[in-house]
Amino acid sequence: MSFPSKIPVVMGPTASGKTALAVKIAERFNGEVISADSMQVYRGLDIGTAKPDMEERHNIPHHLIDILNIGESLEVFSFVELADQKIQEIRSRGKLPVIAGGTGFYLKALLYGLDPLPADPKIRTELDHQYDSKEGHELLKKFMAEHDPVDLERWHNNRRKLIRACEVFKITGKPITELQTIHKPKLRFPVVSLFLNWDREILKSRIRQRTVLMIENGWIEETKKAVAAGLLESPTARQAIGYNLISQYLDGKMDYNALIERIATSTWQYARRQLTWFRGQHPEAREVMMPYDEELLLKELAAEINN
RNA sequence: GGCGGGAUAGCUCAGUCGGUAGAGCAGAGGACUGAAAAUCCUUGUGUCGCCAGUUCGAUUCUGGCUCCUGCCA
Repeated sequence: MSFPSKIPVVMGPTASGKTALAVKIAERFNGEVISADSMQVYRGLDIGTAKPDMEERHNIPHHLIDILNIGESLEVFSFVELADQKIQEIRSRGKLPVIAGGTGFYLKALLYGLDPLPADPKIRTELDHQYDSKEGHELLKKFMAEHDPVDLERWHNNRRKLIRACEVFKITGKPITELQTIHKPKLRFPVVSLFLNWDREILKSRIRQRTVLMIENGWIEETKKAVAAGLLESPTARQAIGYNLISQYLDGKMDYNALIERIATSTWQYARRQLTWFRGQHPEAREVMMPYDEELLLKELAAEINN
């Protein structure tokens, strides 16, 4: 087999079958999977984040899964560094990296890169506290209105954007809009990028069915453990869909049907945001309407990867 | 059976001292350069339960009916 030049990338909304396809690709092309998923990085969040099962992980090495404790966080920038590293490692073993995931921001940053703007967690934390008080909030807005009105206008009331813009300005003395230079993104390395899509109603029902299945497979027990480990107080992991709702259910705040309903609803809302992202941010990706003949897809890939 | 309360957007409800109505949630569309399963933006015409009366005009007042619901029997 000739040395593959393009890296397969599998993206798509939650419950679209990315994991299964990535494993198939890895099996066929002597590969290893790199996960681009902001929640599968956490140890202890297994069922609820739909991690690949033990068999899949036994057959094919998976990377960037189970690398953090509940209380830790990972930033995009660090994700890209780690993923780059993994790509090198896998290639040096003569194997093919297969990237798969649903975290659009991670995928885009990995494929297209980020401007190397500075960051300072300490400053950011201070700004974050400041934002919480009414006067501080007004002050931040005034500050940015003065130094980068374009950016302020662009992001309306987006807390994160305002804080990051302030952070960058405090460090560099320059507006973030001026420092951002990647406007027409170019791929950092050649890829064969697939965007798995489904008919909307079918995806909805897949999400619903999977929600029930995950609960039946022990998601509630998993939540109890994660909560005991501090999930609800964690900075990032707490944002994973479902866990919060399950803990409310355990507190008697809703019944079983309401729980299923609410998890399925927020999962669908998440899927919609993902769809918007992939449509708008990944011009390199080829849309594959599912279900799609797997053997055919693998054959197509074989051709694409090598030229 | 008696006495109340209710019937308004897919759901939960607000409101109109009579001039045909609005929030939250859901739904839809979009954004996204260091928390992204996050964060943010845009988007609300529905026989205001049915029938009749009063009125220039009723979803709003009056009467009747239907259906929910609470208490008492």
